[in-house]
Amino acid sequence: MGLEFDPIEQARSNWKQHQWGDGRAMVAATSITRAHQILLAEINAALAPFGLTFSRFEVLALLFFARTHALPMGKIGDRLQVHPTSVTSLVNRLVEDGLVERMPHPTDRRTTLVTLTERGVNLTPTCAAALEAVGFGLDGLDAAQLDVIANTVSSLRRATGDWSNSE
Amino acid sequence: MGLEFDPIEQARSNWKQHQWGDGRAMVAATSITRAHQILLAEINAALAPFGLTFSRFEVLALLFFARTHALPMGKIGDRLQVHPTSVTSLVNRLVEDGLVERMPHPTDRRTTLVTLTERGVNLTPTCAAALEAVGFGLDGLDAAQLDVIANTVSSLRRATGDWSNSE
DNA sequence: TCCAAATAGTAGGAAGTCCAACTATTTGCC
DNA sequence: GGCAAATAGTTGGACTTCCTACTATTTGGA
Repeated sequence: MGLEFDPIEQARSNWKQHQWGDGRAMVAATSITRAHQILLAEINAALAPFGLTFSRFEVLALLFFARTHALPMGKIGDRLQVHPTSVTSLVNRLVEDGLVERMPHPTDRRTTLVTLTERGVNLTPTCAAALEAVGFGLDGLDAAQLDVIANTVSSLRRATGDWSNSE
Repeated sequence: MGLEFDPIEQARSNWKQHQWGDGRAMVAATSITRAHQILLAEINAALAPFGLTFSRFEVLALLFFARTHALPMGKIGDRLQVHPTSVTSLVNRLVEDGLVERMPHPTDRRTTLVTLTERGVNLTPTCAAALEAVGFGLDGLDAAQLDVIANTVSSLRRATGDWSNSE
């Protein structure tokens, strides 16, 4: 691409010039958007050889961490903080790929349990290693910077009442 | 949602316990993903009354800043750092809504110029004000934290060769 | 007991993102 | 001049995400 300047700084300058504000929040929001975009591209590239995406890997990892390698659909949505319908479509795809299975819940017939298959159990740590190998797309940052991100976002999440501390 | 703990810290703990790494990069990547998700929801809620989304607003703002309120499709993609096909679909939608128009480039017949309509010119600053009013979904953070985000992401972007400094 | 309300999950649809492939036009070098 | 290569956009498809609406099941209070 043919950019010789930083488009975000450019935007800040324009934002100020038109007196729409100091541009601080705009730049921060735009930065997060861009960071997300960069990360997703690198992470998904690292997972592509395994036929996975980041979202689908997150489901696998969550199941891997569960004692019996199984969780109800709803719990997956809660922990990953995505909409129930997103869980449905992710699980659909993982089932197609033979990495998880849907099973009835033993006592609650409303509930569907998602279980890792053997293939799923084997594949998950491999993918985790692949992600660590590319530093989750964040190789350009040092440990302190990674922690700063985690802490700042943690503030934001607490302020938004992310995991009902407040409720 | 029924979470009494921080799902990200939970993930870090699991990640370490299974010796997949220290979890630093994973937590940072997950945090950025979550921050993006929170922001997008708040920003889009603020823009919904105007029938806009953040992506489409970004196109309008970019055009507003341009001298003649017009830019070629490609330039929009470069500055917003999105794929040409994304520009096509965003502009399609903005044309439907009567906020921009496609015009032929005076000298290069390959190029399409996108121009703000009068409605577009009027709507854009209103939306900018609406976004400032909700602090771009970042009201939970103070000025220093906003700058920390901008600076850290800037490091990341520089490391990735975002705006061809290097090339 | 029994029926309303809450809970669990899915279907269909809209939005944004990307990629690969394709058309049209312009550039640039032989 | 002319043809290959680069550039500009679009189309069609895959993916994730959300929302609204719907079915099935369970809970809980009258």
